[in-house]
Amino acid sequence: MKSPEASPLQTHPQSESDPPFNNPSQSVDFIREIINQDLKEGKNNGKVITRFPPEPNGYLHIGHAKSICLNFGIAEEYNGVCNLRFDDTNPEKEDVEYVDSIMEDVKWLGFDWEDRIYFASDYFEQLYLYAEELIELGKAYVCDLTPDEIREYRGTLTEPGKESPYRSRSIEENLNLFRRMRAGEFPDGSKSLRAKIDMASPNLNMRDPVLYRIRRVKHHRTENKWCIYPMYDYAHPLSDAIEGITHSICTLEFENHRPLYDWFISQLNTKSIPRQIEFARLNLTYTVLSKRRLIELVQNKFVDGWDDPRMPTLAGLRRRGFTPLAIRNFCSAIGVAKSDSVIDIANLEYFLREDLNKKAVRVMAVLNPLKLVIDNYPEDKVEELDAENNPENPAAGTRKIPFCKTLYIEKEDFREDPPKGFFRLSPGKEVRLKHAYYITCEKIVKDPKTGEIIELHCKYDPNSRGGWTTDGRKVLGTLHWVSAPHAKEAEIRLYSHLFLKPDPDDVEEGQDYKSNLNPNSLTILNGCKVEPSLMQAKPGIPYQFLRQAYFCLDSRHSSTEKPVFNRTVTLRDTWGKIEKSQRRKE
RNA sequence: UGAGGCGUAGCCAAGCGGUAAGGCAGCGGCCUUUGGAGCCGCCAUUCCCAGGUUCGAAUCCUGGCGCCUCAGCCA
Repeated sequence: MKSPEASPLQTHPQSESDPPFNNPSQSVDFIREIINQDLKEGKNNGKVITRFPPEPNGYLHIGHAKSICLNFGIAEEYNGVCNLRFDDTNPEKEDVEYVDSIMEDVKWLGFDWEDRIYFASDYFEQLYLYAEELIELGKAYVCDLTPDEIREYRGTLTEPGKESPYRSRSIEENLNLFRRMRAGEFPDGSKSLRAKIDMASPNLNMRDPVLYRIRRVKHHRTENKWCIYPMYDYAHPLSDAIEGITHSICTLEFENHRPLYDWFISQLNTKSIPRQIEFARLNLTYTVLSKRRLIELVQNKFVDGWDDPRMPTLAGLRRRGFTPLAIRNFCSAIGVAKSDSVIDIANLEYFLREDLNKKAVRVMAVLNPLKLVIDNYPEDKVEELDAENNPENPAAGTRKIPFCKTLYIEKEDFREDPPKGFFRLSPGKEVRLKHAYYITCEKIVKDPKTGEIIELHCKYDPNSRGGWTTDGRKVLGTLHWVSAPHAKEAEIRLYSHLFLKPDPDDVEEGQDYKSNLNPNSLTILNGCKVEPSLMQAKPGIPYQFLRQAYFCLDSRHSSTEKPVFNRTVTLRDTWGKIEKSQRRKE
């Protein structure tokens, strides 16, 4: 445990209204450790300023959420701020559609950049001036080598590169050429501005990296103002410095770029000295999390858009019914470190269920209906029974549900020949209808042709109203049901993992991850019977369909006549597990 | 045979010379008008391997091994 003054977590306790910070261990990750040390040494005047720097070339996914939670979370804990900065230095791939979705997703997760929304493109002029400064320092030059030649000159991992023949141009010539590059005097790709560092460096990033390229491409913000665009390695550290970022947190693949990051900061006299820290990106089992692949899934119609509920994008997860708190709790629970890791997706599902359990209204819905008639129940009688909305939260109150002679129950809740341990309905067996009565099955009606069970006849015990008797009778099984004449029809969409294997890259020679796509990741059920209250469902409100799963109204396919529900995540299924292991034994 | 990282349970992850936290998964049990939730218990004599230093090593030293990243005018 660190001393109290070393831990801002303790000097700035979270208020009551803050979501629970799910880190019972109280251990501090290596990034916060570094920040604590910097603070102790009095760096940055005791300030902590971070940034979340997405490139607007795709939708945000759960991996970005880890970074967002880290950057905004750290800012909050240390009483600092976190900027939202779009890293839009490559107009060929970027689009406003993406900046809009990114803003929506960050907000949805519950983070606030206030007025600090920035674009690297806002710094193009300043960045250009810095480049001239570098030229004047003799630290950058205009190079006429083609991309192919640059690659050849760069050398390899084990052999040093060789210097460009243009490396020794005079400062005046470089300045002149660079200005003319900006003025549009040279064709695309014909020249580049390069840093003059060390062609023999063991770190390839230091072998005279390109700073500016010529590209006549319309930028989504600066439009046609520029025909030269800065490279990430150059723009990023300087953008950080311009914003006064103290800790520039990024993923591991940029570790090799840190010497270059520091080089720019030390060559140019920036007023602030940002520090880059790298952590391991998130990987999830049964999931693919690279922009290249996600965009491929969308463009080749393997899924129905960026917000397909099977996608790991924040838009997809939101539509699927995930809550921001579940994602945030997940992100803080998995930790931050430097070892490449793959998180079991069961973790995500755990934190989802944990949150949904507290929030979801319990309702009854029958996915695969089986008609059930209570023979000894009066023909035209309808009762209004009380049902609690959420046993985890009595304040959620109760509602009335209609009950009568004809009901639907779930097909899989009846077995003519029950296996051992099955305590749902079977011939002669008494079970409880949730919130209603005890019933006993007396007769099965089958389709004479197919043998399929199409109707059940039962008797009920009038003394068990509400699902209780006073005689201490033990009724183990409880079934959900819906009144047949009152039930509404709904479409229900069941989702499972998009990929068949924990590691989508686990493929046969010559195949790629797409061969592991799960052909059954979406199952559409029609003719589902739901209780009437569900006709008031709104997207974004979580429901628990009792004994089954959490669901939410689909924001795209629902209509007033026919609601469509997405299965967010199943309930834990202990019986399913038992049955599975029984089957294994046989 | 270059450089930079990383190796602690099935999956994450603490640990910072004093005798292996916590979470997920799994497995038992209790409880239950959701086979849900909740509760209780179990789950690393050992930290990639081999030597060394030390009264004492996951932690320090030496030497191996394994994995990841880098040869875009992408980020």
